[in-house]
Amino acid sequence: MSDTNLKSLALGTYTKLMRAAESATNRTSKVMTAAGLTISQFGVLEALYHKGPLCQRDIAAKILKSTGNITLVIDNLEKNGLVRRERDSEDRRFLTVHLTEAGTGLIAKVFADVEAAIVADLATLTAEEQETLGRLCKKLGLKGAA
Amino acid sequence: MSDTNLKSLALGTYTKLMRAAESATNRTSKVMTAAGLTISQFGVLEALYHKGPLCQRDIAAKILKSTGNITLVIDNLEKNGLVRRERDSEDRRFLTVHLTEAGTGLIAKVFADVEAAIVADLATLTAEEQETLGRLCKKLGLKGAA
DNA sequence: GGTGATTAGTTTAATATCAAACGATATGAT
DNA sequence: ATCATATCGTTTGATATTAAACTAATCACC
Repeated sequence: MSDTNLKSLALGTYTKLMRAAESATNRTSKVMTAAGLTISQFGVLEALYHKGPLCQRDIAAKILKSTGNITLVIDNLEKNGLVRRERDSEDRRFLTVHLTEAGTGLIAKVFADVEAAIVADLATLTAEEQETLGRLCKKLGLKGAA
Repeated sequence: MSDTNLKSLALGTYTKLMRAAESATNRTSKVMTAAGLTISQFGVLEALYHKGPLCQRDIAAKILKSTGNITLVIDNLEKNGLVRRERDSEDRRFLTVHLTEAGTGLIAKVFADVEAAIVADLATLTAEEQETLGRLCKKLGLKGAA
């Protein structure tokens, strides 16, 4: 294949990948905003829901955002009564973030809805196609980790 | 396949798709920020570069952002001397946005660099794999258009 | 024990982003 | 001609996001 064709193939593939990711994101984020959560807020609640109480640094690492950003997101979640901060008595630099009862109830429901949206979305592809897509995406994504 | 397995396959595929898109975005956005452009600014310049002068509404539609957002992005591009606004004499509601000479020079260079980054990135996959990935992504993305 | 480096979290300044309200302009129906 | 409606762009208020400067607390090493 010529360089020109390789280039246009790569650019086309990239565009399609981006569009697919964007359209999938659109559908899941609709579920989140319908529940009054931003994408980041959902990410924080989901991390706490599946990993238990975490300090802000760990939350930032989990959802790939800066610690400064997490400060604000937790502020807003705290205002809405979904999480609470607790100063660690061992090492007073740490704030451990806990889900409140309201937070647990909300994320349980919204997470299930988001999962359902994803499953419905991916149902466009057969199981075999999903496996292939996953394998190729993984190969591509791995490069980023390096 | 059981419902449980279908679900975990779909969720895993979704995660991999998101990670691949994110890692590809990270690499292209590095090129843009290195040139002093935000992703949105790049999007606006690229639209003008390939489509010629456009009104703000069309730019918003092209890069899938709100018109309110475009107002700010154009403000910043104008401050940096990369674009200029021109009031349409036919219909004075419209502002046509033009690339300046500096803007044209910058986007030509940055666009080429971004393309090169994408091509390098996608080179992780063979031509056949790229075609398969593109086909599956397109199938998935199309659902969003509906 | 004290000092220097490190770490956790906050704050600040800049940009992004949307939805909704708004102002100016144009169009259409009567 | 006039008034209602629609359209383009701006503004506003809220949240997101980062990088960088900063504070508070801890740790490591001598």
